[in-house]
Amino acid sequence: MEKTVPLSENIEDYLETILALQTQNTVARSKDIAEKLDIKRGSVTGMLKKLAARKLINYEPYGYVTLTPEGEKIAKKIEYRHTVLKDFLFRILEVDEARADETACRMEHAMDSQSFKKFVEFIATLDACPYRKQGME
Amino acid sequence: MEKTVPLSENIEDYLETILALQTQNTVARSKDIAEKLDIKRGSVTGMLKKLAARKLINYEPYGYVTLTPEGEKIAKKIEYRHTVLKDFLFRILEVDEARADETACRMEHAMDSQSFKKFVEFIATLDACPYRKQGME
DNA sequence: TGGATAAGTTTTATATGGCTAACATTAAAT
DNA sequence: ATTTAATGTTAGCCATATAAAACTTATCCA
Repeated sequence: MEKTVPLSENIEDYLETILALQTQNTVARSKDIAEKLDIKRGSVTGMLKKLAARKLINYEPYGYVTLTPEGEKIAKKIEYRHTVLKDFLFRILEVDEARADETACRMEHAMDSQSFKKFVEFIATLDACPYRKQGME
Repeated sequence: MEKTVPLSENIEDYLETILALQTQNTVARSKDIAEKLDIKRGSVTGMLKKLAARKLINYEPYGYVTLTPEGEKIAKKIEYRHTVLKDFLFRILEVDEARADETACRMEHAMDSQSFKKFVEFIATLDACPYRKQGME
C-alpha cells in the first residue's frame, strides 16, 4: 500500500503544459515550458528533476521531455477539466475568453473527482432547458 | 498609485477563519485559528504578524485578534463565495456535504470577480427551469 | 570547422509557510 | 497567593518554488 501523495497544483500545471507542447510540437522543450508558465528556464530544470524523480516524465539533461504513462494520465485529466471549465465559463457564463482561460486554469485544480463528475453531468442537463436565459437582464 | 498585491489563498483562508470565529465566539483566539486550519499554534503567530503588517487584522501579542475593515471586507467576500459554491455543490450537484464544503474551500479562491458574478447570476436562472433534472434519471 | 548564439544547467539567494521544541505569559484551581 | 495548566511566542529548521547570473552544451551557419 503506497500512500498517494497528492500532486501540487504546480506539478499539475507542469504536466498539463508538457502535454500541450508534446501535442503541438511533438516534443516539449525546457524553454517553451518556461515561456508557457511564465517562469525562468532555470526554475524549469529544477522541477523537471522532481517530476522525473516521481516518474511523471522522462528526462535526461539536455534532452527532450516526454510524459510517462502515469504523467500523461494526470495531464489528460487536467486538460479535460480545463476544457470543460473554460467552456462553461466562456460559452455558458459568457466570461471573456482570456479570463475564462485563466480562471479555468485555477479551478481545474480545485475540484475533486466526485464534484467534477457531477458538474459534467449537470452541464449536460442544461441543454434540456433552452429558455433558461429568459430571466437574465 | 499603489499596486494591489494579490493575496495568497492562504491569507484569504486565515481571514475567512478569523471572521467565522469572530462571529461564533465574539473574538478569535490563536488556538482556535490553528485548530480550524489544522496547523500548529506557532505557525499561526507568524502569519498573524504578516496579516497585521498588511493591516488586515488588529493584533497585539497575547491579545485577541480582530479584522480591520479592509480584512473584514475580504473575509466577507470569501465567506460569501464559500456559501454560494458549497450550496451549488451540495444542493444542486448533490455532492456529499463534507466534500462540498472542502471543495468550496478550494474553489472560492480560484474565481475572479467577473466569473463569480456571472456564476451567481447563472445560478439564479436555474430556478426558471424546474424540470431540468429529467435527463438525470 | 570554428565561432556565435540559443538552449539547458548550476549555484546562490529569496519568499512563503509549515513544524518542533523551548520559553513566556495568562488564566484557573486549590 | 501560589501552583498548574492552557495559551501564545520565539527560534531554528525543513520543504516548495522561483529568480538571477554564471557556466555548459548544442546548434547553426558562414
